Amino acid sequence: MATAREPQSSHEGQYDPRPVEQRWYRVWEEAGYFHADEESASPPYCIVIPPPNITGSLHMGHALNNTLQDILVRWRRMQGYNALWMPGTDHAGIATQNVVERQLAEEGRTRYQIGREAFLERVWQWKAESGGTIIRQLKHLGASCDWAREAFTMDPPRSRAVTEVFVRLFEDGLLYRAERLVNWCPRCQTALADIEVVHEEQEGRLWHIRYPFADDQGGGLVVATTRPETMLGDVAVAVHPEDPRYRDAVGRTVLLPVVGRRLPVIADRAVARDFGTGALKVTPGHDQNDYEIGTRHSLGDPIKAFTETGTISAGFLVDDARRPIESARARRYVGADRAEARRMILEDLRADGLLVKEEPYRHAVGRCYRCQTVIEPFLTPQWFVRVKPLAEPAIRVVEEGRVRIVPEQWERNYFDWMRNIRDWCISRQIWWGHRIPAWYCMHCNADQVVQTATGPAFAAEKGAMPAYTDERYTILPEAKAIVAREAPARCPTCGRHELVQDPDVLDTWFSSALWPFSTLGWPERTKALQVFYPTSVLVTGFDILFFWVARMIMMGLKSLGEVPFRQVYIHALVRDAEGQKMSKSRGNVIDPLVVIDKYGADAFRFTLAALAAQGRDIRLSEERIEGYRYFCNKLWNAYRFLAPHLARGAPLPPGAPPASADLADRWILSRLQEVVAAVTEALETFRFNEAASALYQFVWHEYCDWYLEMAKRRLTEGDGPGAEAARAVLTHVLAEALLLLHPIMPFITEEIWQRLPHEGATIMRAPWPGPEAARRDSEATAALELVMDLVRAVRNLRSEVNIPAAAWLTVICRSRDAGQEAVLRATEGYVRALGRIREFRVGAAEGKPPAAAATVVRGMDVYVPLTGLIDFAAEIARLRKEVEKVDRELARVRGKLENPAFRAKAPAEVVEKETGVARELGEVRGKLLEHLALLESSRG
RNA sequence: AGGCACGUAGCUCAGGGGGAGAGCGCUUGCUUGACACGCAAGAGGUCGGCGGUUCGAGACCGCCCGUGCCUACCA
Repeated sequence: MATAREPQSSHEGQYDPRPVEQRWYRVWEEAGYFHADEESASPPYCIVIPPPNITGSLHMGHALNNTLQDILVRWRRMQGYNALWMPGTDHAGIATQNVVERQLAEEGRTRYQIGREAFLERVWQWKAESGGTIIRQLKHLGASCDWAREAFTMDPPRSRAVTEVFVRLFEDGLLYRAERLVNWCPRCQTALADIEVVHEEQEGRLWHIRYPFADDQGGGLVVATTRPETMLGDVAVAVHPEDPRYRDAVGRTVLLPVVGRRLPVIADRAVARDFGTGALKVTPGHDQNDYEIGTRHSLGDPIKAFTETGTISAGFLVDDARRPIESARARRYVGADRAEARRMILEDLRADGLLVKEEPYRHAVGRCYRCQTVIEPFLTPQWFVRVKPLAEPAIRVVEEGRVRIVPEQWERNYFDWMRNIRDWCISRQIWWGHRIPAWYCMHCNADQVVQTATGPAFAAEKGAMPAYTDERYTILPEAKAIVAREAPARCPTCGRHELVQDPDVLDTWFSSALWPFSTLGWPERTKALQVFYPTSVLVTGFDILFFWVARMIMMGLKSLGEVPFRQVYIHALVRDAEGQKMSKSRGNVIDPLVVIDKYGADAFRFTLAALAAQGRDIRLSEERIEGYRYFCNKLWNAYRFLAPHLARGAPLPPGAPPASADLADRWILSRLQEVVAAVTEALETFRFNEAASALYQFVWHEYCDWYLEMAKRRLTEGDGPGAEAARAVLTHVLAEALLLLHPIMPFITEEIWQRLPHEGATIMRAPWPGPEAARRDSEATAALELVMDLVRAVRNLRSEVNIPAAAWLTVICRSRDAGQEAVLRATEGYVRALGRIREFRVGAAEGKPPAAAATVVRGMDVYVPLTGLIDFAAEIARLRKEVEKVDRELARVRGKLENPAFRAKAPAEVVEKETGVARELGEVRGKLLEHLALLESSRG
């Protein structure tokens, strides 16, 4: 063995996470430790993963979300639960379709050119090649999912669940198909649900446009609009019935500028008198509010001014009776896109002198959450879920606590949304997704199912926008649907075979809503479903509380009559160090994979856990992660210190620690019990940050800083019983700390645990420590607090009075407390080693030596005589500062005690405690003043 | 417009009515028998403001100021 230390170029003292993490994940996976067996007799615990999109790659949100789930699952598994973390991915209809469409675009083709079947084949092919990326990335994070069960929203069992739920909802009258104004994305060319529209304030303009009276071209009404291009679809002008300005206008007729259509002036309470001019142009085909006004006043069929791609349609060239009209000037707009049409119309209005005013105006604009295109309210036939009957029981289960949302404040958001919920548009005009299980008989719906060759033309002629056009047929709004689990062979009404399936697919969130039970095999009555449903916890971000959580609760209750999960833990959003949301366009993303590579998954996970305080967003910075990498290193080095001692003496049994009489041993074992209880409770209440910081504090600042330093002395003494006990306790406490740390830092804990004496094949399946109340030891705790206070006081004197760090001191304690004296005699070795003390005297008879620095520790005078080394001025200054500090404290406590109300009303133990504090402070103050006087006189 | 959260050390944040805390940063001193990714000591705070409840408020209540987020059909 070399005596000199090697130069440290090899970083032997530094922990390298990379090889460790790769090795252990492989071992765990191959050994099947992630697997949950439904035949197990242990109590079940189940979390279903919020399925990431197959188009996605791991971002910080996923990293946080999955780290928290893994912490919970690993912890419960160690507690002996039959813990299942059910993994899978989401087909992400629009997002995935966009990806493949972009690929096609690079080849200069569109999906229409290759056709539906070929397109879907391309998507499946893409999925096979690229859809597993995020799953591989989750493994780098350490996710202990039961991969053998991995599900996909479009695989056959999940598709079957989708069909089953659709058919049941239809049979129960909770589904309908109707023509409604929906949110339409002209780029994706599909309808979107309300929550898929992102509202964003932006700088726009408010244009005031004069609509002249038909019989008095000099007058007219001035309307205000942010979207002049929609005027092509106007069918009326509305004013408030009690608006004196317009009393005489109601019932008259105005002319739509440029187009010339005659518009009635109507009165409706929905008009806000104080907005704009108080006159509202009514465009039922392109505005939800106007649609309702149109219905109330029987204004006839809405006029559709746009096509599904967002260009101007020829459909607006009609008069008030919807008869075609011709206008060369207005005809120019046809085919222009929305922005271009706006420019042209404004120009024409200006030329006609009808543009009265133009002012800047800030307003919210809805955009597609997938592609940011401005959403168009658009009239098309769609499938809807009648949500109210589903929402009511879903509200009730949260009210009754059958589903608990943590933190509770989110329940309010949940209730607000659920109580104001509107029907859910579930059909999407895309190809990638679950095809709607509805068929139409071409004979019974002769005028509603239209061959494509004549489809669009026919639709235009009917004045209706087609629901959707693929290469073969178009289904108009009045068509009668046959909804079935399997494609029907014949029409139940007429018996003929010419049936076509609805071309639409379902909203991706429809299948996501079934996820907690579709993944467990529903509608089959599987063992897994029986054992694991309802699942235990759902862990997710608040951004999909409505998209997903609420819908799972509704669908779980509807389909199984039971809630999908008992708890929902809502965690924060991850932001950058400046508090900005991470986004590619801002360029502030921190890539979790880069972080894992650089600092290790353990350090990263610990960081996320430590920052995951409830109700607040996480600001993540690399410095923070680096700090927790140091913690891994600390842990590693604690093991390295211990390693050579493990081989000495008798082999250490794993499990229970030895009974030791040593106060330091008793103290750390007692503290360990407190930490076990604290960490367990923190995890039970989803306070991940508290679990993390309790462990950090304990491992670093108690185990390493104090206990390990104290044990060093005993270990180096040789192989006596003291060394033996120290070895056992050091090992035991480290092993237990590893168990507690394992859910947060799975890799390094496994690595070290394997090197310690242990039972079992993996820390993953080792039992979670139970708190042993019997090991709580207040006597040892009080003793060690005295030791640490004394050592700290000596170190402080050394530093403040400028005593060289290397000097060995004499320390004299005058204590009139026999118990205190006994403790210090019993722990003298620790005090001397940690305080760097050569001569240590303690007793009631000890006196103050000449020329000494002095302080007070727990009522005990502490002197450090060092003739010639004391800096008198520094010591006097220090003592004065200390007296001031005590005075401040004393003033506070006495203020309290002198208040008769406090003595009368505060609990007795509080009064007693404060009285004790005041007495102690008074004594300390007296002693300090005494020291001060002596020093000042001796300096002289 | 309404709702919700958040203002605590230079920075990022814990704090659950009874002596203001952590990490990082900063200052000073240390090649201390694992760790300089370390050890030790320290400086630094009218807990956003005002009022209220209470014997006692950083915490509970109200108002105000500031910041962020969500919801909404005022064109």
